[in-house]
Amino acid sequence: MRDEISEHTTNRLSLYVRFLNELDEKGVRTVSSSVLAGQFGLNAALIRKDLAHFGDLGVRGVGYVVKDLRRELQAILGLDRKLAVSIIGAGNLGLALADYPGFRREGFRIVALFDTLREKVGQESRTGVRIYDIQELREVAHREGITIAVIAVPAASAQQVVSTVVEAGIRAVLNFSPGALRVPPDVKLKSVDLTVSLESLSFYLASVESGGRG
Amino acid sequence: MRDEISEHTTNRLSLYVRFLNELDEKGVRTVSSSVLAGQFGLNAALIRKDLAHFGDLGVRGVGYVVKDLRRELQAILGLDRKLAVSIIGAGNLGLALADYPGFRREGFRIVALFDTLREKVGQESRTGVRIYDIQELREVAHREGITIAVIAVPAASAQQVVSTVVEAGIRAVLNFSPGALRVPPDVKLKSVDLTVSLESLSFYLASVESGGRG
DNA sequence: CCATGTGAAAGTCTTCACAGCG
DNA sequence: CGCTGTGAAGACTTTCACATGG
Repeated sequence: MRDEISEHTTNRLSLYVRFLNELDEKGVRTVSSSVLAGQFGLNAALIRKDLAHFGDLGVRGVGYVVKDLRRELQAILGLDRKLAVSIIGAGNLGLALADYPGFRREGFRIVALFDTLREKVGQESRTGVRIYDIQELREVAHREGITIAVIAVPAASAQQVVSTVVEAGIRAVLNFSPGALRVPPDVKLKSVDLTVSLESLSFYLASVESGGRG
Repeated sequence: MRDEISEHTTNRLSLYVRFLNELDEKGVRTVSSSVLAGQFGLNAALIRKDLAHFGDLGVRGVGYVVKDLRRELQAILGLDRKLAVSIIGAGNLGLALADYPGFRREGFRIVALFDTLREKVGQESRTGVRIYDIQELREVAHREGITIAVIAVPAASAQQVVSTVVEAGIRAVLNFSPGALRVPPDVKLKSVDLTVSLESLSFYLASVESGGRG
């Protein structure tokens, strides 16, 4: 893990892990870079480059041993530790994310929701994730060992919330609010902008109509 | 709109529009590329390049006229038409997306939810989006002029669902299911992989610990 | 022989630096 | 003068092509 790994690469590693899980369940023993490439519509050399960052994971003439590669990538991605995650904002989106089965399946533990509304605090999501007052964030985060926060609050309060999260000692934030957020350089902020995603489709449709392509 | 516009560029255009809306509300008349750059942590030249794709939108020595640039970008992104959107999958995530205020605010109309479960069909989301049987997709899509579908179903049914969507004549798809989906070349598929996003944070935390950076 | 690992080439995106124009 | 628009340079990412080794 010497040189700098790009986010493009790490995102693809996640995809590889998921597919390796499937292969392992099916009892497949080895897989080649070209099979992986076919699965994801990528170039085989790119996949080998991605994996070669982490040492000689493959076997020449054979490919990659599914179980070994899977274990290796899980360790690299830190998925061998059941990270504790909290969701800030118990609105529709926050509640949906708290109960999203994909997070659990990949080894995350959603341990708490936070909100400011009195009538929500003390309640639970459908799958039983408890809603705390945001003021309890620091304490609960410490107690539960929360290392990742997911922000699902309205744009107007997002900056305030992210600051609270950072003050509570959380260094990794997944943000679903629109708009720019500022975090210290030692905090990793990843934003998913739902509106931008939809608008890129709108652009595609507009440009198809006007004769471009998109 | 001659040469090919990259998705990086169109994604940023969405951000610019949102900020221009704010500026316009505040009564700001003009804005320079360096102010925009500061807002988003980007390089000013990049912003000028993004905008220059679409003609000479700026005024030398002055900057960009907020109202004009906003209108121009909205037209480019196709946001001047209130596109009709449907959500496939009335689970937690689908319902949350159907009621997500950000979509409406940016000019989209969420006109229908679709599901296969009898007990859901005929119900409505909190804000009153009706749930139809997926079998009605073609008819409702045609009647309501739906041009964008959002996929929020479990991974196992996603490929089947996306095929149904394409058969109904919808050419733009926003996918929230994990895993690779195949669509014809004239269909634009944009995927948001929630698990990959969380895992990139996990990688960051793991690499910080092991002395790298991430 | 076969598939990996990897320099070199190609392609893409961003930044620099400055000419051009209101 | 100030800020846009842009050619050229630089940085980053992907693909090619092949040497390497089980």
